[in-house]
Amino acid sequence: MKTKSDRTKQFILEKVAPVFNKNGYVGTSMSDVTDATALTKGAIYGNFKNKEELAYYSFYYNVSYVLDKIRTIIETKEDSIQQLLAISEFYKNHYLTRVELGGCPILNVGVDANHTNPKLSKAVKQVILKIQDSIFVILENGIKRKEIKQDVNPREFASVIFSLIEGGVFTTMAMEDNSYLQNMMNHLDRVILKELKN
Amino acid sequence: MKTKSDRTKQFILEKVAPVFNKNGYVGTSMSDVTDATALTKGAIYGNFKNKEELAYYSFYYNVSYVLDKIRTIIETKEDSIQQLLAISEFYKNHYLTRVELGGCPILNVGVDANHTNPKLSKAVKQVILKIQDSIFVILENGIKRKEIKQDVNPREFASVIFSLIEGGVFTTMAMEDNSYLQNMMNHLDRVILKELKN
DNA sequence: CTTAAAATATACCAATCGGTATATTTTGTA
DNA sequence: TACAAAATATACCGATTGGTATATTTTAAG
Repeated sequence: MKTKSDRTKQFILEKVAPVFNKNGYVGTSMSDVTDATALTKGAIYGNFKNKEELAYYSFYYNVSYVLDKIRTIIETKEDSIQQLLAISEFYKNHYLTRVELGGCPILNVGVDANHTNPKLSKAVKQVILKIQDSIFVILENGIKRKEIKQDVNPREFASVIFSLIEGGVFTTMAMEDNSYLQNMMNHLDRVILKELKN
Repeated sequence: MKTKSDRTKQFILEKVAPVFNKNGYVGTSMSDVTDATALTKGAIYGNFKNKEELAYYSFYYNVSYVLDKIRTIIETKEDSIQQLLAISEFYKNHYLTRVELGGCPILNVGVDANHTNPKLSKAVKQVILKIQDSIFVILENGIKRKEIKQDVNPREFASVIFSLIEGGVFTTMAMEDNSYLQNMMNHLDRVILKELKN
């Protein structure tokens, strides 16, 4: 059974995760947290050790939100090329739904925590590695099944695909203009069909 | 003649700009500023109106540092393809020299100021537009001179090239691993030679 | 060398920061 | 419904925040 505490923790994260994503770690005060939740410090500190732990769980909450969506979309496809195109397709329709949550948490925390918060930086690194590995597996399976060219370096391309997405997301968020991400995903489509597809 | 004030302003920016780049706007306190410069608040506030103005000039200081370098490199080339390859080449050797200054100021401030500081956000937007326009001009000239394929959309490709660089810089900074940027610039080289070059 | 102005240092401000100790309320169970 | 435990609210802490008023020092021109 889910305890009251568990439900409150979930509630707090749900309210606070977008705030951390938008304002960053130092940019979010505990007053922002109590405002966003309409709870008091007693409730917050009763459920989370400190601000850092709250930011840490917020990051994973935000990351999971996106990755879960992408994962379910990928699982509907069998062919590796179709899976890759589905990722691109997701990001093409992704911007409008993400913008209110403050953009990509990996990008935001990756920049925000760099040089300032080792614990969050480490968490970002782990997530990036995990995502690149997922793309790597797709590519490797595609090569095995001859859907993807045999001379493709899957590790290298996984890193390129990831950076390509983050680059597109960054420019589109910074410019508040979805077309940058669209252009980038169109480019990704060409890469998939011309450089990868067998 | 350069006044004392001008020299001090320059000195302050030189010391403070990397701090803002690493720690962000809210992450940098005026104590950090006085520490970095070994000056007192009196000197700082005598030369800059407030923290925001200081961050604003720091951003342009950081941006100019990079863009000046790239500009001089580009100016040594005549051919548009060679100019584009020179940009890629610059970023391949760029990481080690930039890492101590805190990475790309456009990326850092673009993420940091988004949702929090409209003035800085606007400055970032303007810089991004200016850079993309510079790339656009290179592409357009290349098309005119038949160095670049006639059916290339220069506006679209300028945005892709920019996002591609930022994506590579982001991943390499977040992972503290230069190979991500290398992979990305190798990818950019392929794009230039296969999709753009006539 | 003198001196007014420019530049810098010092001392201070109210507001806010993250965090805690304790009081109060709410919860689930017997 | 009684009651212990869990959860939340309240009141407070010292430290630090960005910023300012004023005192002191440094600068440059005569």
